[in-house]
Amino acid sequence: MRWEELDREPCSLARTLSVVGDRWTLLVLRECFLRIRRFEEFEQRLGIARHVLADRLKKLTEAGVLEKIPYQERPRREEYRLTEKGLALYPALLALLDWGDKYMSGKEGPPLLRRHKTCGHIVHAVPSCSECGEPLDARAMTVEAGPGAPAGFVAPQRPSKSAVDK
Amino acid sequence: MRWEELDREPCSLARTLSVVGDRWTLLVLRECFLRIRRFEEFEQRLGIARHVLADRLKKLTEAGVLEKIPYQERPRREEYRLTEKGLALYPALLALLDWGDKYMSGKEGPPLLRRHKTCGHIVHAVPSCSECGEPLDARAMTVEAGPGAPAGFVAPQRPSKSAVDK
DNA sequence: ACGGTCGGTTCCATTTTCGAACCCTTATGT
DNA sequence: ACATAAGGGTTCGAAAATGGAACCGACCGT
Repeated sequence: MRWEELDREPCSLARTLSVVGDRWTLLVLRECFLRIRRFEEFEQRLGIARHVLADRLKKLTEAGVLEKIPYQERPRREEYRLTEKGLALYPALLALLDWGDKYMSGKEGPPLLRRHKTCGHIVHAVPSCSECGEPLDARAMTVEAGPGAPAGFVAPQRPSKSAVDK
Repeated sequence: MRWEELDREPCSLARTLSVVGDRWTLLVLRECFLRIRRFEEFEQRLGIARHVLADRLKKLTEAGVLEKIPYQERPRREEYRLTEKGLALYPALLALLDWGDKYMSGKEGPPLLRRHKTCGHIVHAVPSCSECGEPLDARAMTVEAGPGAPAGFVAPQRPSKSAVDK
């Protein structure tokens, strides 16, 4: 499989990875969620090679995850901001973050904690059903072909035990 | 930043990416969630170079995400299975999947849909607060230093508007 | 005119990745 | 006994991605 073909695979995970499935890209997006917007800031905070950064920002912009907004003319300067499409990656970042907190923190615990303003507790995210609100896990779902399924596409072999997309 | 140092960064996202932040790794994990367990199966389904697959399986095993379980002796054959740590990546995969369904499907819609057995609806995952159950979004959380924060570590500059970890 | 800032691009050396071929162990067929 | 096959890799050279550093161009302040 070539990486340029990844966005045409009939798999939403593969298509997502064609945009963010790169070593640097998710770290760039982390900075975006921390309100970092300018080339130099990204460079300094990440220690990324400049042309790699330029390439990632361009690709994220082309993908519609970021947009270039001018913040001054003469000299023209632009900054990169998350679009709605980019902001929608927040649940994914949060899920990765929570996993790291739980499994990759040393014995001393996670470096940062998030406190929910509404309830006041230190919290993590639980995936819940968009319709009934119950917590979701793989075994509680079945998979079926969607409208974008290729002709003759069959759902994965053991749908009763897994709900991860192909 | 070197990639070998990523797992020692004081950032749970970076630490997570040190394990799964690789082009192939998440696709390998997708197959794992589809109950694919054997070297040849991964190879055929993914079209990945054999030594890259061997490397990823080894790293995932060393990271404790997969474990090698013998399924026959003489000749000894082993398969790769998700550990509890690996299964815990399900919410992250699901979040990426939902994003792809929403933003990367063409006009024809997502290739596969997931139906919740409990409520019968086609669903997607919503991140909810582990304590109060309310849907979570970035603005509803504040960030504070955790027990694993380095000495002198300060929470990101604009905690009131973002809750993504550093 | 000189130096500095921001946002890049260019060049080259080093790493990774790809694709194909090869290897080892244990079966199985004839 | 010998060839062949399956599973799970390793080895090789070529191609692509990355890292580091230098350079560029528009503009600013002094």
